[in-house]
Amino acid sequence: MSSTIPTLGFAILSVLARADSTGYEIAGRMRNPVARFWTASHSQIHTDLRRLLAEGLVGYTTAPGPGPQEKKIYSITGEGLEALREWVTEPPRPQPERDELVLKTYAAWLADPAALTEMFRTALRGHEKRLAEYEAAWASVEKDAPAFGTPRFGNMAALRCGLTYERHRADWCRWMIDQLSRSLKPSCDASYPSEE
Amino acid sequence: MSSTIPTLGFAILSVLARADSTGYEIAGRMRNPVARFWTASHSQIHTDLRRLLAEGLVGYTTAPGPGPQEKKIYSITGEGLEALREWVTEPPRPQPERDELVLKTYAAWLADPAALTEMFRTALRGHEKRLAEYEAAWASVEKDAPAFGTPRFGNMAALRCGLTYERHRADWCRWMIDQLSRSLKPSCDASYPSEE
DNA sequence: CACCACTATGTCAGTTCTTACATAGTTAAA
DNA sequence: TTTAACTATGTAAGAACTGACATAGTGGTG
Repeated sequence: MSSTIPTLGFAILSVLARADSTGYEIAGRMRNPVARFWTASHSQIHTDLRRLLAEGLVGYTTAPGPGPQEKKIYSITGEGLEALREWVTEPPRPQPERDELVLKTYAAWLADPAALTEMFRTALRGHEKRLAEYEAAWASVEKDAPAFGTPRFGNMAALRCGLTYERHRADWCRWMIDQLSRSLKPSCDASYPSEE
Repeated sequence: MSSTIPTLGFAILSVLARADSTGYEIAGRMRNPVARFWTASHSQIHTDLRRLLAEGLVGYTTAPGPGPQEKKIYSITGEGLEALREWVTEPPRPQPERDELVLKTYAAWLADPAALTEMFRTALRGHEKRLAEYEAAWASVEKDAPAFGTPRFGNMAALRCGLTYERHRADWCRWMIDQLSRSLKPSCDASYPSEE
């Protein structure tokens, strides 16, 4: 029964539940901002698609493709949909999440404050950019709130998480930059120009 | 020069920069709330310690241990500290982060709203619990703010991120639960008791 | 006294995932 | 016209990681 499908398998099923796709398209959809919380290389996706196929959770039809092989358009089966539905409500383990920036922060006391500030400014720019994108997307989704039971509900919910995540993250980066400037300023006040 | 040390290697060095430890202790320290952003099993840590040793980034002294083998107390070398310092300010790639709960959310439109609500309530409890822990720790760290250049600065900075992260996450879970109840209420008003 | 949790190191099999390579057609820009 | 980007599938080597097993002493609980 439970043949230990890896999480990536369910990510693939989640994409196929919305639209039939080739392996290549699945990889692309996973890279899009609303869904980039479980990305993978196309090679891994092809590997997992073969497994899902063997378990009867997906099927495919072929069409002439650009390369030497035929193009395979995958679709989720009834069994796949059932497996996905069951998985969705199983509580995930409270993800200890691997976060390289926080790891660097943990070791930040060892490093050069100026270089650190630069790094956090770079990170901040990234977060602000994504926040702006999410806010624009949010404004358009808010106009007519999608009903539960439609894929757009999933989009909205994931987008909401991304939005508040980027906001938290940007705030934290700003706090870090401020902390670093505080630890710098007192000792070398005059060496900085007065403007911001 | 750059022999492609995996991120876990730097996580280990970050721990050793604070205190000499056995492999077992490193695994334990990585599980602790202030540092649980790059956990690993002890077997992986032992493997990576051997590599770091081969590269001269750590050294060790032995002491009688409980098991058949001797206990090895690892410490970071000058070279290790230098490598760690360099790595800290290198910008990490904007982590696409794998987040199982958000992935489930993306597919949430397929599932049973009641079961989903239950899952988010469970997640919310976890976030609230950790938030309370972090807030208590924050109160004690705030009294005397650690200076840059001391390990406690790293603690404070990582804690600050954890704190605002849990807050954002708990808020989002509450928003989700509210959304789910909205989508449930209108269609089946009478089937629910009037109390909250 | 039995059992469990903790300290401590290590091996090994297997899974997951990344990176590079290989092939090949279309379309758009330089 | 060449070059690059995009579409599309696949293999294969190897890195990263997990989980189970193995060994063995100490200390606490029932």
